[in-house]
Amino acid sequence: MAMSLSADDEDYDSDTGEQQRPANRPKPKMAAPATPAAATSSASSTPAAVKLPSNRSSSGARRRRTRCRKCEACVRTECGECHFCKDMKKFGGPGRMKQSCIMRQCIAPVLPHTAVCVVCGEAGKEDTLDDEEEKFNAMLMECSICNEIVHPNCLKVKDAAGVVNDELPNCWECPKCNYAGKTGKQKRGPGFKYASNLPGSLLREQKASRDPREEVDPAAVRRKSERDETPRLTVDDLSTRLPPLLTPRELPRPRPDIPNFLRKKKKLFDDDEEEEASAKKKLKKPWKSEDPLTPKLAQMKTEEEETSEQEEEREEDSKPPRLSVKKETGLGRRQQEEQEREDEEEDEDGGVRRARERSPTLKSLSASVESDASRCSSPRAGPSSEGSETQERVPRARARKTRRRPQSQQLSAELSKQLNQEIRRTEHSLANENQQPLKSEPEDSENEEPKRNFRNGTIGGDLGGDRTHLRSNLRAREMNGTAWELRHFYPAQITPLGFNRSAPILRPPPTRSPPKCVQMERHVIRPPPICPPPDRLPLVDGRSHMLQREAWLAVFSHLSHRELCVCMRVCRTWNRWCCDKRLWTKIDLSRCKSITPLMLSGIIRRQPITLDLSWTNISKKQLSWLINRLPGLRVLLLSGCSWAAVSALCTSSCPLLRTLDLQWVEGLKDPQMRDLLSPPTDNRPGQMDTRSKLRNVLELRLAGLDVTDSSLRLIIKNMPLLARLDLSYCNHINDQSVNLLTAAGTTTRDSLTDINLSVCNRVTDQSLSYFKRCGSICWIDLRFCKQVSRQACERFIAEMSVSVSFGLKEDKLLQKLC
DNA sequence: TAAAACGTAAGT
DNA sequence: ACTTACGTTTTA
Repeated sequence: MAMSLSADDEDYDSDTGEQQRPANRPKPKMAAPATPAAATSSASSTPAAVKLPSNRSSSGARRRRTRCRKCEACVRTECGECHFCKDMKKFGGPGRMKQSCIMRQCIAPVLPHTAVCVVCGEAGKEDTLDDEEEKFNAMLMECSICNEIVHPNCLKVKDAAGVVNDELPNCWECPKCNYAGKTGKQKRGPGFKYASNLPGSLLREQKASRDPREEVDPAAVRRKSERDETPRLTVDDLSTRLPPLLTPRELPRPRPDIPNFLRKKKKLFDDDEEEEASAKKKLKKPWKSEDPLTPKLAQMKTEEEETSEQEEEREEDSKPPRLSVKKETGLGRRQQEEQEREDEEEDEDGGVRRARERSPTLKSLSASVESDASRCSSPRAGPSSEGSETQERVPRARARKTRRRPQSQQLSAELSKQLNQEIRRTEHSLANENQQPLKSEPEDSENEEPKRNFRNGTIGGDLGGDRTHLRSNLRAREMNGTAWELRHFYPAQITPLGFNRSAPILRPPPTRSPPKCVQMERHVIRPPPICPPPDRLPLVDGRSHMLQREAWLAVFSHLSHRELCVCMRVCRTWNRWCCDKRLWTKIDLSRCKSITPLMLSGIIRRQPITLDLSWTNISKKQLSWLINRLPGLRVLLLSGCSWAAVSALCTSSCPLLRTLDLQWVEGLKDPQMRDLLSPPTDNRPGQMDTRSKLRNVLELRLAGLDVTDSSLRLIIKNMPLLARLDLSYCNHINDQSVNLLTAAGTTTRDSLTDINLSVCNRVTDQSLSYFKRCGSICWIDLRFCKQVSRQACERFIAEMSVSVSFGLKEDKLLQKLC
């Protein structure tokens, strides 16, 4: 935070334009190395006439990369709030920084269209081919060391392996450089712009921290990299075919450089990696020892195994006291976070692992299935897969092309950190704007909070069940009288109304605050893999299982989310299949007291259409982070959350949201509704969308809120498609409100199909006459409205019968009969 | 060394 | 011809 609010946080809005240019800043002076000639000489393809940094004397100029225009970041709109947006002229800034919006920084920058092969002068030709290997050989690959762009097919060097970099599309260390032992850039491949000079770079923190363990948690690093699946080529392809020009890394050939090379790579990771590895070796793994694939697995671990290993490690020395005891020892803050995070991981994964251990079926299945890990499309990132000692010791005849993920953790962390920083910044400014102190997210106290003493289970699993943890904690809750009353008078079980209502239970105590940056950045979310998951399940004997993926998915569709999580641990292929978003259209985390970073990343990976976060302690930061990464989200259930969290909707873009459940959101009154519904008022030059972010909402649930007609006016104005409106338990709603909703000229008059006014005690018979004006109304719930009489309902039915026939489904519950 | 600035490549 | 923003240099 400190750094984000330093110099780079200056307020561009107050700038008058040029005043910021330092007086001594020389104006033009042609400092950039690339010449126009280099830029335009696409046909000549090697813009060698370009000045290069001294340390790259042997290299050619690098092609500037450009947006992929497909990744999540690329398809976003500018946030208008980040440092770089504020610099843009369109947002009123001076336009000097010329950087893309933080939220839009491409995750997989591609070679420009003008790029051509240095050998044959032609562009990439992979589109014309089907075979993955041919594709690879026909695509343009840019060497991150010498910058040459070639078709692998056009290379003459037959004797060396190219090292594909997963971090960037079309990027590798070409066979020439690899063979020559060049180590390339230590920092990052070409085109990666999350440089250390940008605010929030993790590199800075790394340098600052002394404890190597604090630098980058290797476990986290591995998991993160494993989660991301952006490879261009599946190793499945690579392993089964022999690219003509790429020879196995382990072929005997003079490569004195390799150890050095690898050491260098390894250095990028944590020093305690080896330590950890050796610690792992000591641990017994009962289920694994029976596994015929053990040697292979030992070489390339699956995500699941690593989790298990970490877990076992932990379980050995620090199992039972999962409470705050260890927190109160001399652990530093960062370490505490580490541990908390690890514990979260255990919470999430441990259950599944244990399930797997218990399940003989799954165990045998996992044994019969060939370990995808050895040919998985997402390399096991981190040192264990980096080809350090392991790779050299164990020949891998099948890997023709070595895949490498240099610094992926750093890169991802940087990106994520940036995002988080921006989220924080936005939050900060919002907190000020709204005069709504975000008390529920105390930045400083969150780490001191006692550890949670319950297990979360898995994403989408049966998480909601454990109510015993719901302690009544009214302390931090300034409940408004009405809501409080109702919450107690109509707990779930005795609520007279069936309603799609989350039980008005006590909000879980505010426990864990939002993940800190450091926590979040460990779970970087990447766009879905470019290559589709394999269609068939590879078996140990090299053949494929006869059932196709779709058939498996049909089977998986019958499983619960918990069971799916178990299946995901069987093998890489299943892992990918089980993440199919068709299996996760609805993710229910309601009443899950604490939302952890892992859950967040799990949600993103599954891209649900419906997300139920009701009665959770999700924070604003988390929610904001989520929404911005769930472009397909249609249904968002936030009942019982705090306004502090829900206010994330004010700044996040969710134009496709169809259903929004805000029942019993604490602190959500008229002013907050205004913030939520109003279109951006910022009229700075540029294209600000003047429509409400919630303009496409069809269903809005506001039960139990102290909202008045002023909110209704905004709803009418900004939700032209609103069909279902739940205003039950809203004590300020009265006949006039209904009048507003059904007045001539309003869109709701025609769009409303369902209205719930149950337990609205100020609504009277008069409202029924207003509803006669509604053209589409099908469902009017006036149950428990003291001032509504049954007679009036019958009168309504009688009067409407000329055009539409209504019936009384229950007392004062009117339903259109079809 | 981080952040700002800027030339100009790349796209439209 | 114009906008965007990459990747580098310059500045603080």
